[in-house]
Amino acid sequence: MKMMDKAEKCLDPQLWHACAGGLVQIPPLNSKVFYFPQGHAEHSNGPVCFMASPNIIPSFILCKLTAVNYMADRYTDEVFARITLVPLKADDFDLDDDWPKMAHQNHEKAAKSSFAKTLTQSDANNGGGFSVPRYCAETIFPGLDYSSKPPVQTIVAKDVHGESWKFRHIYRGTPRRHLLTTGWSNFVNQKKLMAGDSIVFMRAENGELCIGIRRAKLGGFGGGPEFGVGQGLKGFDDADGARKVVPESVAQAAALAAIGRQFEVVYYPRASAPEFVVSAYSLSHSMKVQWSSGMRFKMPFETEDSSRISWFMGTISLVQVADPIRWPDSPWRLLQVLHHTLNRTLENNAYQA
Amino acid sequence: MKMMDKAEKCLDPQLWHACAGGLVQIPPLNSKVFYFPQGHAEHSNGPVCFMASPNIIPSFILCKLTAVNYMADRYTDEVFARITLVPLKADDFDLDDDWPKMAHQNHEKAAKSSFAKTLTQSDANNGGGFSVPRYCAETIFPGLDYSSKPPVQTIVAKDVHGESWKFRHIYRGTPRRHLLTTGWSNFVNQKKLMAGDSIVFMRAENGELCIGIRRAKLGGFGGGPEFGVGQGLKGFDDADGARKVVPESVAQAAALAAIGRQFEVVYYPRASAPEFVVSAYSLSHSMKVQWSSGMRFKMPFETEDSSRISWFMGTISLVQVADPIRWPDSPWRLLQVLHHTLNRTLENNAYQA
DNA sequence: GACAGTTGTCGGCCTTTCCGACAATTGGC
DNA sequence: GCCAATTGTCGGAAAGGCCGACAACTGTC
Repeated sequence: MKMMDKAEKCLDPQLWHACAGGLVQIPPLNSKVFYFPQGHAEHSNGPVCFMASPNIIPSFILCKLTAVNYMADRYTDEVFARITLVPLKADDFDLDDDWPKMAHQNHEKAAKSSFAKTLTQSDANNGGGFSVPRYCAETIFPGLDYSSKPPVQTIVAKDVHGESWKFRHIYRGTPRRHLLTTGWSNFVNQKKLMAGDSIVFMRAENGELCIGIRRAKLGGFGGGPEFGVGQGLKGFDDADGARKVVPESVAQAAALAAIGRQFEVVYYPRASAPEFVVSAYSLSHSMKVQWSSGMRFKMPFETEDSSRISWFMGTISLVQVADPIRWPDSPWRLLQVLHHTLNRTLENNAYQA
Repeated sequence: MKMMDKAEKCLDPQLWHACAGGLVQIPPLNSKVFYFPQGHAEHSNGPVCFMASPNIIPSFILCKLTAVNYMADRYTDEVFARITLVPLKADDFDLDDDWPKMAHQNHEKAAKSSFAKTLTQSDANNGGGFSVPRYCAETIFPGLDYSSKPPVQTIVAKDVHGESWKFRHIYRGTPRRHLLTTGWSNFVNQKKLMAGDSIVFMRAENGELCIGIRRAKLGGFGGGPEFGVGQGLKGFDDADGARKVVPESVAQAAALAAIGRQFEVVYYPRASAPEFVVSAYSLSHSMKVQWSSGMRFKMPFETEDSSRISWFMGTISLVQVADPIRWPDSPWRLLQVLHHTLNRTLENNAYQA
C-alpha cells in the first residue's frame, strides 16, 4: 500500500457504511453493474448537457465495478464514494449470482456495531452535554465501571478523517442516565452541528470507537429531481461543496461510458438522490416483475434515528418512462406511486421494490 | 526517504536545538568525535556494569559520527538524540579543521528565531493566561494588527510531534501587554506544565510557529554524577522514562566501541549530565592547555529564561583523574573548580572551558 | 536613584458547563 | 391504557477563564 494520498484519504469502509446509513450498499468489487447517466445527472448540482458527445448515450450501460474509494468530505464529514467503472459489451451479461452473499458484509457489520442518534435541542444548543441512549452506551461504548461513584470515564472516538476526539462519559442524574459532558461542546462547535443532525457511534473491528456525522437533510423526506446534491449546508462556505458532482463530470462520465472506456463517478449516498450505479444482479431480478398500475409494494426507509428500518406501503399509480424523448426504453423512474398514509406522490425506481 | 518511522519520528533539527538550549551542540555528520564510556555511564539511570566485556575498555574512543536522529519523548516532549558512531583506528586521528564553520548552523538559526520563557505561577496556575514577553511577541509571533481594538489574532504553533495548538493572542490591559488566553489553559493541562518549566517559541524557516518544552530540572543547578537521567518528571508515569538510558545499553555501547564495531548512543541534552560525545576538534584544542591549580577560567551557562548566555568565573582548585583505578589516563572530570560567587564546588570537563 | 518600560499577581465579573429535578415520551404488557 | 423505563428540558450552582488595576521588578540614564 503505497503513499496513495494525494490529499485524498480513504476511510474504513465499515465506518463509511455506518455513516451512509443502513440502506446504502455499494456493489462488490468486480461485480457487474448498470450505470444510469440519467440518474447520475440527477445527482449533480446543475442541469447536465450531454450534447458534447454524439447523441448516442444509452439509458443504461453494463459495467464492471473495478474500484471503490470510500471517502469523506474534508469540511462536512459527509461520506461519498469514488467508483471506477469499466463498460462491458452487452453480450457479457451473464450474472454473477453469488454476490448477494458477499455484498452485505461491511453493511451488516456496520449495522451491528454502530448506533445513530439525531441531536435534540438540548444536545446541540444547551450547555454542552449529550444525552447518550442507554443502548448506545451499553453496546457501543467501552464498558463503564459502575462501582465508582459516579461512574465516569474518558472515551476517545476517531472521526472520518482519523482525528481523535475526547469526551467525558458519565452515568449520573435521577433517574440515572448516560451523558457526554466535557469535550462534547467543542465537538459540536468544531463540526458545526445543529439540532436535527445525527451522529453515529461505531465500534471498529480493532476495538476503536469511531464517530461520524449525518447532516440533516434540508429538503425533508425523499427528495427528487428538484433537489440537487449541492444544496449547501448551513454554516459552511462552499469550499468543498464546489467539488461536489458538477454537470461537466457527469457529461464526461457518460461520454466515456458510451464509447466503452473506463470512467469514474462520485456518489453521495445521503444526497437523497437515487443510486445510479445498480448491481446488475438485483436490477435484473426486479425487471422480471411485471410492474403495473394498482400493484402494491413496500419499500424500506430509515427511521429518523436510524435505529431501525421501517417500510412504506404504496400503490403503483402509473407506469411511465420519465423522459420518453431523450431516454426511450429507460427503466429509470418507471413507476409513479401513491403513498398510503401520507397520500403524497412519490417517485421511485423499479429496482428498489 | 522511505517510511522510516517505526513509531519513532524525527523532528526539525532547528526546533530540537531551540529546545535543547543554546549551549548544546551536536558535532556535524561524518566528523570525528571522542566517545567517553565514563560520561555515558553518568548519563544512565543506574550504575553501569562494564564487566560483561573484557576489561579493556579505553577511557575514550575516537569515532566517526555517522548519523544523528533528532527526537523527542512521546510523553514529556523532552528532546534527545540518537547518535550512531563508528570507531576509528587510533592512527586515523587527523583533524577535520573545517568543522567549526559548519557546526553552528542549526544552533545559531535556532537561537536567532526562538525565545524561551520560564512559566510563572500566573502562567501555570491561574485562570488560563500566559503573559507573553514583548520581545517574543514582536520577533517570534506573526505580526499583530494593532489598528483593531483590541488587537487580537489566533496563532497556531506546532509541538515537537508536529501536533498543532491554537492560542488566542491579544494585546490589552493597562499598561498594554501581550497575552495568550484561549487555548493556553488546555495546553498547560495536556502537557502537564508547572511553574518553573519553560516553553520555547520558534519561528521555523518555512514560517511556521513551533512550541517546545523544557521541563524544570528538579535537581537545581548544575547536577552531577549523583543525578541520574531518569529522575522522573512530576505527573508522568514512567512510560517512556523506562526507555531512557539504561545501564545495559551503556555497557553494550561501550563493548561494541571497544571492539571497533558501530554502535548507537542516546543523549539527553537537558539531563544535566555532561556531553560524552565530544568533537575531536574541540577536545584536542582544550587538551593543549596545561590545566593547573589556581588557573582561572570562565564557563558559559544559560540564564534562567534562556534569553542570554552568562559566564561563570572560576578557579581551578584541583587537577585529578576522576577514577584512577578504573579509568587511568582519562581526561574525564579532570578539573575540580572553585566557583567565585557561589563558593560552591562544581565539577566540569576540561574541554568545556 | 529616579524614571520608564515591562510583566507578575490579584479580585471582580462574565461565560461556560455541570448537575439533579422534573416532566414528556416511549415501549411493553 | 396503565406502568416502568428512558430521555428531553430547565434553572441553579459551580468552575473556568477573561479582564483591567495595581504593584513589583528591571534596566537605563
